[in-house]
Amino acid sequence: MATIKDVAQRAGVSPSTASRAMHGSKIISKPTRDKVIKAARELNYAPDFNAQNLATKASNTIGVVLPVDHHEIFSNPFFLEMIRGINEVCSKNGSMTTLATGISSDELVHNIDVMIAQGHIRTFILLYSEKDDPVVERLKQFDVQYVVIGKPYQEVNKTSYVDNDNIQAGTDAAQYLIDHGHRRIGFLYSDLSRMVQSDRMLGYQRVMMQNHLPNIMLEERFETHAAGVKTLHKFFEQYPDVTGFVAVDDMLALKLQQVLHNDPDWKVKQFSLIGFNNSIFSDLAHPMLTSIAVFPQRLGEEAAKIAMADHPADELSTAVIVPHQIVKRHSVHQIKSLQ
Amino acid sequence: MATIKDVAQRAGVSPSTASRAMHGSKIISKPTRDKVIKAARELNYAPDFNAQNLATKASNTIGVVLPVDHHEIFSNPFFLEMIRGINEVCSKNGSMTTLATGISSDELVHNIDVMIAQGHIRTFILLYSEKDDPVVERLKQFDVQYVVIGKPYQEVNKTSYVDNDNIQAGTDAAQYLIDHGHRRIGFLYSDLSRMVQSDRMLGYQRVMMQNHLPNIMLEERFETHAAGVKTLHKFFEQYPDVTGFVAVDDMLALKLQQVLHNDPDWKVKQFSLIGFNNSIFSDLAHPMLTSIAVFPQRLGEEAAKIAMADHPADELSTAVIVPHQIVKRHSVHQIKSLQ
DNA sequence: CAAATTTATGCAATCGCTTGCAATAGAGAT
DNA sequence: ATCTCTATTGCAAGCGATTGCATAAATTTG
Repeated sequence: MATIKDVAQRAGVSPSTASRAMHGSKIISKPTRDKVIKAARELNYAPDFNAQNLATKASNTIGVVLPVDHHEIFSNPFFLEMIRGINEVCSKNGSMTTLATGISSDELVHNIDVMIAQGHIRTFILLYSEKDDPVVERLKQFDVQYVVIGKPYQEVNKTSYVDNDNIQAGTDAAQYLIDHGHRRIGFLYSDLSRMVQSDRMLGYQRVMMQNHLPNIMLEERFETHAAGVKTLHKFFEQYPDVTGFVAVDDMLALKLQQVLHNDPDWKVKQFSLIGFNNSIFSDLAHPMLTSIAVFPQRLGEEAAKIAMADHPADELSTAVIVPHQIVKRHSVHQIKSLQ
Repeated sequence: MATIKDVAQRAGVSPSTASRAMHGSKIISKPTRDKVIKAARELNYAPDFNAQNLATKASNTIGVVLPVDHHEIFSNPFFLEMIRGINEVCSKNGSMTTLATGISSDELVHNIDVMIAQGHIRTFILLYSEKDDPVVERLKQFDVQYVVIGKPYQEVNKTSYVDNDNIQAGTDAAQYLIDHGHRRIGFLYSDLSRMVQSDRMLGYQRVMMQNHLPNIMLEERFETHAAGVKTLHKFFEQYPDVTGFVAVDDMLALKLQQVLHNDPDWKVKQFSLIGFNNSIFSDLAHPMLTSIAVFPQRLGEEAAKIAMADHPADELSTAVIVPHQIVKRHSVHQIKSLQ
């Protein structure tokens, strides 16, 4: 591999000049700069990553933290797309992306400790946001920069994050059903301790209230198909006139669809469904799910942009909201209002 | 951050001694070694990654190459699990994992060029295997070590890889249906130019031949539900007595299931289905899919192990086959043989 | 034309760590 | 007691970049 000395020699200058030339320093004359650049190109030169970082003491790699394995969460295609987004902007900026994972919370924290101690991570990006996350604690403790994707649970004002406006998204989803004539709309969720879910629910509740419609909650209990059927039977006993559902994500919507479609009585009723994330699950469903797209790749990109900017210690934190967008497919039907 | 000098000073030795002590060099006396280690621990010392790599000229990071975005492929949870596996063994070995992605093939190759030129990647791991992959060409050209996950398309003997025995898996899947009394079994695929698919098909064909049963192929044409219905109508016209399907992966199986279940005539027939990968899609289906698990995380781990071992230039390549395992759920039914 | 600037370059130190080789000390041999 | 030989340890030179400061060349100025 060509070093800066090779470049310098070929251009007939000293290494320092070469370095400056390649960094576009103003004090190098145009002709030499050109010579150097030409030489560099000819030698296919790229600065040695380690040497550069060592010399500048400013590391250029972004640490991406994956959540501890929680099968359900983890099989979500979401993550990969965020990672892609992050890596996309990083490589464009000559940075690297490196990963932190762990089987258990302890292991993850330990891995992060090591990464911090090795001192070559500029900023961490957490692909998730969790209550009382030990990783966040560690990061704060060592005063390492980080950006979270999702809404922070604590010190919201002090931490930089990228997120969708999930409340608004919840509102939009419910409103969409209302616009299609639905009046009794169920909200399907699985875990309200997760902010995504509770926010979307809040959004749902907001429109429902504004329209003087009742909140109708349905907690996912679909471990098995039979369990799902049972849950729904109970549900419909209590709320017989529900015509549509807002499901807190596509996967849940698909699950719900599966049980609804397997009971002839329910099937004929053609319940309307709307999900979130616009993932592969939306396409897999039949009818295909109308879904709120949230652009995970974009979330990743924005997070990376924040991570790569210079953040003086006293700077205020940054929050970026990535817009969502409803993707209309075939799971929402117009109905004649029942009222 | 503590440097090696700090450690040395605290232990009352020179940096070189400290270095050697921490690497477990034999020529350092036990007492000094202990002193040094103690000091290091007290200072929470970890060697600076960049400095270390610079000094040893032996880079310790593994480059993980993601395939160029091809939505279908990409939304497969598979990848994340492989990445996890890789990272798991890397961090245990004090290595880092870094990613290479690209919107287009050109961009991906360019990114890899840069990574190579920066000279700090020990080995690349390709998470996919493709015919005439420009990435592979580049890697060979620059004589960079790499491991592929999946079966290499060229120079199989010369390249290290990790894969499942997909032929055997195909055989096992078909055999399982045969064991349950099925005699007319369809094989559902989408793209035979992909080795995974063609291998699984080969396996299927093998058992079918051995049992003097006909090969019955069905190419996925399910862009829309209507298209799927049409395709299947044609199919059943030609093969009215098919009772089960081997689908080349879970997602395809789920798609097939969706269209089969939405036609009353088909639904009553209770076709048996078996898929591959045992992904989230298997669980989402109803009835849940019997599926061949292939252990992506394990694939990643094995790939990482190979990648981290020392490979003298003239060494033979390594190939590791990760076993698969049938996961029995509810999508395969026993039937009275028709023969 | 000499002096004072301005402009461009190169020298050498530094980042933190590793490692070949020289230096030291202690033990054993004669 | 002197000499050899090991067993340990430290010195100093890199690894490949960046950067403050000195220096040389070119230009302007008095």
